[in-house]
Amino acid sequence: MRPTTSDIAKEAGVSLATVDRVLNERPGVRAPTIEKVKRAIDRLGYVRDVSAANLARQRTYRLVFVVPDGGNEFHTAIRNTITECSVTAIAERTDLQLEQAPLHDPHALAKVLNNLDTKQIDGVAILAPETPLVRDAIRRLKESGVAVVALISDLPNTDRDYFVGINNVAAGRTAGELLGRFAGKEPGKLMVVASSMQSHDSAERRLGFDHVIHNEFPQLEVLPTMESHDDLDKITRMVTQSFHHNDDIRGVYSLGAGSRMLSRCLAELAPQPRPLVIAHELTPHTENALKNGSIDAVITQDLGHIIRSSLRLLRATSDQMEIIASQERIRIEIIMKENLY
Amino acid sequence: MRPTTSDIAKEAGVSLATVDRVLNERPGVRAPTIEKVKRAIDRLGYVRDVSAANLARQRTYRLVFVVPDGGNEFHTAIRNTITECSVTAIAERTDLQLEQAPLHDPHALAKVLNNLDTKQIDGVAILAPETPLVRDAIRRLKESGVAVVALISDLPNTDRDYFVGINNVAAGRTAGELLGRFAGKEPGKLMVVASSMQSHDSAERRLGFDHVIHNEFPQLEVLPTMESHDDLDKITRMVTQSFHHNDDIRGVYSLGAGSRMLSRCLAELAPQPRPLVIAHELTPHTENALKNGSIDAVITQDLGHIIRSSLRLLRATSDQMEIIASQERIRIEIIMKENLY
DNA sequence: TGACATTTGAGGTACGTACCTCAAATGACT
DNA sequence: AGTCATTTGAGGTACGTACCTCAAATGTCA
Repeated sequence: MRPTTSDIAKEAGVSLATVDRVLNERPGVRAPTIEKVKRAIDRLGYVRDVSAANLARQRTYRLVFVVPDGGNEFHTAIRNTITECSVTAIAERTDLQLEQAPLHDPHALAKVLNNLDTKQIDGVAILAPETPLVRDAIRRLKESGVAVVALISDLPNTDRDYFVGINNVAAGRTAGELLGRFAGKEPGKLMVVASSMQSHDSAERRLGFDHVIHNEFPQLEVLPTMESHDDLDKITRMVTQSFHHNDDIRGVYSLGAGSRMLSRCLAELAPQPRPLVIAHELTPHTENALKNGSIDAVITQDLGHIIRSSLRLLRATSDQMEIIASQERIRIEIIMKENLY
Repeated sequence: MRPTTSDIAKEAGVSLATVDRVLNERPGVRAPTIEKVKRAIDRLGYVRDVSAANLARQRTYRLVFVVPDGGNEFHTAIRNTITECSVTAIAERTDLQLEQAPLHDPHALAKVLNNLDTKQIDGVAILAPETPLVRDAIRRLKESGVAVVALISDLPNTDRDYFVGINNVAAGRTAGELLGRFAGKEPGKLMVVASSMQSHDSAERRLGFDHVIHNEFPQLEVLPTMESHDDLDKITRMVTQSFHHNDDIRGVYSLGAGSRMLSRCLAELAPQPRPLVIAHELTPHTENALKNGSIDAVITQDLGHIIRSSLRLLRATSDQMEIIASQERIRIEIIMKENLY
């Protein structure tokens, strides 16, 4: 039988109330008494029964996820994952609220953040580009004691508590390494397409990608990033031009999440044999593209892990609990058609 | 506020005792009454508070992990992961017991399994090769109502409830795909090294590997598997011979987990430039080898996920609860030096 | 040593569920 | 209508922890 607080009280020769004060770091216990209790805890190997503790505490966490509305398949996938998680979150005394904001409208985004009632919530997870307005909104949240984490794309110059997502420089390096090794020894050019370079994640990926190609695969040349801004016409024009000016494009790196559009126009415009394609984020579309062989590899991150990690971090932060960092690390996953499922 | 059993009682117009009888499937409730309660549960969206339930039930799970003793770095890593998990498992009312058995001694292994007191335990997780003795031992466990899962290497012809690990055929295919693409167009041979082909995992990996190389990279020829049986002299002799007979070895696939020995003898025996190397399982050794460039890629599975998934499956099985299969899927991870961090 | 603040103890209630007992109500049957 | 089995209700205790109050004990300082 695992020891309870009463067992500790007996073992330490103090009362239950004192053990309770020590366990919950309440004031009014002298240092030597604290030591006595702690030694008893160690001796008996006591571990607090979280079930009972949560039950007694009657603690519920109210967390808000602010993510882009509409957008591409990836953003849809994020929203779906959050919705899925909110069911099981209930069992962990956590209420999830999903707020949507336009990705490229800083004012609307800031408005959503500023409309959050800080007295009603314990934590916020944000997926958005970093702008001055967002920085201010996050400062307001933090000053009101709300925990804040950045999702997927970091907000390093804000007061956010944690970043939950992959190291995007390393992700770019991984893409570069794969593309470089797949391409072989012959020289050629690499096309890079992004939705927008304003987000930290895109910029960091490009950085890592360039670094690897430059150092390890000097026979390959990386062309300037083409920004689609989620506009099919624009991206079609740019890709057409690029193929026109460069007859030796060996590979395409899709930096962001909007690879459906890119796929569509590659299918029409790319010469045969088609260039190598590496994209980000496993979505129904990229999964399909892997299966039918129109994409060679996908660099991705497990959305379920990201959301669950965010929940743990937000809860822990608002309880001022310690974090086991190693458990919260999000892996950069490489998916090819062979290890898809 | 989430609804409680009393809320359901009010909503259904019955007493708390009746709701309780329905929830815990106790006899003595008429069908129409059961229906009334179930409808109320649906209307209010009631979810049983597992914390409170477990507390009241005073349920503790006693689970045993049977894994190989000694062995290679991978087996050490497994034991370490189990030990780590047992700390947090206590907080979830779960006692973990670690039993070690010699991997290649079916009798000793069966003895360990048969010595388990089925009245004292709720579930067993087993990592072992499938032999008739193991099959019998598992049957005994299942007949006594103990939940059983196979870890890492499946035991398909036994009464085990679940297999927790990756699809090893797909893992072999992934290795083949990577090695094939890295190797380029020129013809050559591929060396395959395993610790023993007796385990299902090794055999399945080889199957997937051969299939991909044969179909997609016909310019490459896969040599017969060399079985090391964890014997350094033996493997050294075989590798020496193989390099001697074949001057065009382009790549090496290390099927099993014992790649430290292989690395050591490749460093001495392999010609320059060294062949491509793909190994299984991320361990301190393979991690190091990735960093210093003596291995090109590692196919691995997250041991933490595997152990935690086993815990969930064993608990759920012994409670006869439903499983959310998608949450228990273990990914085939591809690790290169770039996404190692 | 007396006054006072600080520390400790004793005892209580609450959380949501499980599980128990006993009595009351209801239904089915003769 | 009376008997009896089945169903339902009422009320209780328990799990381990959190958090509260009030009194008693202990320490500190003048």
